[in-house]
Amino acid sequence: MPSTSSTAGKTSSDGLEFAQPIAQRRNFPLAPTLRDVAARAGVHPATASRALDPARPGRVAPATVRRVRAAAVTLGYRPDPAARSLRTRRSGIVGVVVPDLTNPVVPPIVRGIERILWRAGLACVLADTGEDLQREAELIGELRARRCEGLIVAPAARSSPGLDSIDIPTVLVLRGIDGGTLPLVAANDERGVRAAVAHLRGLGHKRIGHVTGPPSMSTTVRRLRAFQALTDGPAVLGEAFTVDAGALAAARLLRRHPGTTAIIAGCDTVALGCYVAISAAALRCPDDVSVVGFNDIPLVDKVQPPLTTVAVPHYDLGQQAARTLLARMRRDPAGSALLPARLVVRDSTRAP
Amino acid sequence: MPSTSSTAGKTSSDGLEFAQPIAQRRNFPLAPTLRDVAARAGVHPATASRALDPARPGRVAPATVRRVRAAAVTLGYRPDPAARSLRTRRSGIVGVVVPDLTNPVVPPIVRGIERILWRAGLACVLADTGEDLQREAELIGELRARRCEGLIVAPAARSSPGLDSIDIPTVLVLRGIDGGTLPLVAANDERGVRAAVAHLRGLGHKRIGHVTGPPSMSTTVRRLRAFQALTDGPAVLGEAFTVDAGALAAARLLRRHPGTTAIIAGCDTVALGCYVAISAAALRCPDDVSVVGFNDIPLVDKVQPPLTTVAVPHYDLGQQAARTLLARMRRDPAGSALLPARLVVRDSTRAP
DNA sequence: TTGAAAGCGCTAACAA
DNA sequence: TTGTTAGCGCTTTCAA
Repeated sequence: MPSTSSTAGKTSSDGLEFAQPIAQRRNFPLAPTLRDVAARAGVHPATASRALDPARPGRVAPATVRRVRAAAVTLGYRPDPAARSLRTRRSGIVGVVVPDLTNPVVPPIVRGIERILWRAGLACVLADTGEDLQREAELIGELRARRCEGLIVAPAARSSPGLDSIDIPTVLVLRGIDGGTLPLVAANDERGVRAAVAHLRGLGHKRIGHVTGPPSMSTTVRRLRAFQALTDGPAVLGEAFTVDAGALAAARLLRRHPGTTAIIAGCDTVALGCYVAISAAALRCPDDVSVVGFNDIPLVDKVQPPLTTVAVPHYDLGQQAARTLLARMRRDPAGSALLPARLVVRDSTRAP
Repeated sequence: MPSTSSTAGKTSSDGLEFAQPIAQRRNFPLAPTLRDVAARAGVHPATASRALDPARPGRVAPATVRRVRAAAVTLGYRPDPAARSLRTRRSGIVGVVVPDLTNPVVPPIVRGIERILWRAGLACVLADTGEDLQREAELIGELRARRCEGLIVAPAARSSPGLDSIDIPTVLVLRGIDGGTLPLVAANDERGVRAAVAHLRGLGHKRIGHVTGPPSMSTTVRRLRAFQALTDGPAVLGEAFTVDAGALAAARLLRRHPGTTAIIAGCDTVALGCYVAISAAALRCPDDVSVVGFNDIPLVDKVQPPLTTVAVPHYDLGQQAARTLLARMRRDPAGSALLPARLVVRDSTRAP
C-alpha cells in the first residue's frame, strides 16, 4: 500500500521517520519559529512563549526557562513581529512625520526621537511631507493604516487637516497647530526673543525691527507676539524660512524704517537674508545694522560675520517629544513642554 | 427557560436577533475587518479579499468588485498589516541605516530614499548608528528581526561586521565596504577629484595638496587614490570629517610643504578646517592658498570666502539607492552606480 | 508548572 | 465567479 500524504508520528514505507507533526512543515531554513525552539527544549510552544516573556517572569520553572533560553539562542530565534503583532494588537512602530528633512533644524530632532524610541523597543517610520499639508494628511493616513502605536509630528502649518481627528497618541514637536489639544514640545520662543531684545538693548539699540518667517507657522506667530509684547518696533512678514525671502522682507524693512539699527530674524536663514539686504542697501553688519538669528544651525558660526543667534536645543526637543509620546502611550498624563532657548553671542551684533 | 450564551442565528427570548455568527464578535468600534466589509457587501471574506487586491484584477465579477469597494470605503476599511504580513511573509518595511543624521550629507539621501520607497508602498524604518560599528551591527540585527524586506545602509566604516553575512537584499549608499559584493550607490569621486585638479591646474597651480578624512571611510580612500593617480602632491590624513580635524591636518600639510598653493579637502567641513589653518599660518584664502571642498553642503556658499567644491548629488544618491534596492527585491539584476559629481566654482580658488 | 486549544485578520489552494 | 477550508506564528485563556 503506497504511503499517502503524511500521517503524524508514523513510519513510512521507506523506513524514514516522519518527524513532521500533523501539517507539513516549512520545507526549508527560514527563520526558526517558537515551535522549533519548543521542540528543541522539549516543551510545548506555549511554555516556550511564557519562558521567553521577559515582562512577566516566574510563571515557568527556572530549569525550563534555561532550557528554552538555550534553545532560542542556539537557533538564533527571533519572534515574528507580524504574528506577535496580530495577537497582541501592538505594531511596535511609531510614525515620525517631518516637513522637510533637509531643513537643518529637523535632523537633530529626528535623531533625538529615534534614540529614545529605539531604546523603548519601538521602530520609527519616517515620513517627509515636503511642507505639503495634503501630503501630510495622506502620510498620516498611511501611518494609521499601518497601525502605528503613536505619532510624532512636526506639522507643515498651523492648521493641519491630517491632525484634525487623529485617534492615536500624538505629540507635536517644533511647531504647534491652532486650537488643538495635542501636546507640543518646542522651544521657549518668548524667552528667546526676550533674550535677543535684552542683548540688543544692552548694546544700546533703540530701533529694533523684526523680520519673520511665514505666518502660517506657529513659530513665526509666537516669536512675533513676543517681539510685539516687548517693543513697538516694526515687523515685516517673510514669505518663507529662506535666505531669499529673508532678503526681500529685510529690504522692505530697511526701506520703510531707515533708522533701524538692529534686526531680529525669524530664523537663521532669514538672518542670512538680512545680511544680503543690508549689503544691498550699502550698509554693513554689524557696523550699521546688527542681526540676531534663531535656531543656531550648523555653519552660522562660520559665515561672515559669525551670527549671533538664539540657539534652540533641537536634539533635546526630539528626545522630549519621544518621552512625552511614550507617556501618552502609557496613558500617563503628559502635556506640552517649552525647552529653554539661549542666546549665543557672536559678531553680528554690536553697539549702534 | 433562561436564554443561555449565544447560539448562532437564533432569536433570543427578548426578541433581539443575534446577528453574531458562531464566535462572539469584538465588543466595539475597533478598525473594521475584512469580515465587516464582506458582510456589508454580502460576499465571503475571501471574495472581498480578491476584490480589493489591485495587483491581480479580473478574478471577481465587476459588479461584486464595486459592491465590495463601496463597502470598504464607507467603513473606512484598511487591511491589517500584521495579518497580511503574517500571511504573505512580507513586512512592507525596509530599514534605512545611517551613520549620523546630523551629518549634512545624510538628510538629502534619506529623503530621496524615503520618497521612492513610499511611492512603492514601503515604509522606511530609520536607524542612526552614531558612527558606531557595534551599534550598527545591533541595529541591523534589530531590523532583520523585524523582518525588513530590504536594507539600505550608509556604513560607519569600510569594514562593517553587521554586514558580513547579511541575508536580505541590501544596498550600500554613500560609503562602500571592503571586499563585499553588495551594490554601492555613490558619487563618482574619481571624476570629482579630476575636475578639482583640472580646475586648479587651469588656474596655474603646480603644488596641490590633499587633506583627507579618516582612512576608515571608503570615500577617503577613493578620493585619495584618485588624487595620487593624478598628482604627486602631498596628502595628509585627517582624523575625522570635522573642522577641527581638517584644521589640524591642514596645518601639518602647510608646515611640511610650505610651497603648497592649493588644497583639495576630503569634504566641506575639512575644507573649512583648511581655512582655519591657513589663517593660523598668517596666510589668506584664496590669495595665498586655494581650497576646494567636497559635497557642497548647505551654507558653504555663504562662508568667507564662498567655497569652491565638488557637488555631490546626495538626493539622487538616495533615490538611486532606493531604486536599486527595489530591483534587488524583485531579483532583478542591479549593480553599483556612480553618479556624476560636478565642480562648483566659487571664491576659494584663484590663480596662485 | 505545563499542556491543550483557540483565534488574532488575512490570503492561497482547492472545490463547487 | 464564488465559497470553503486551512493556516501563517504567536499569545492567552482554560484545564490538568
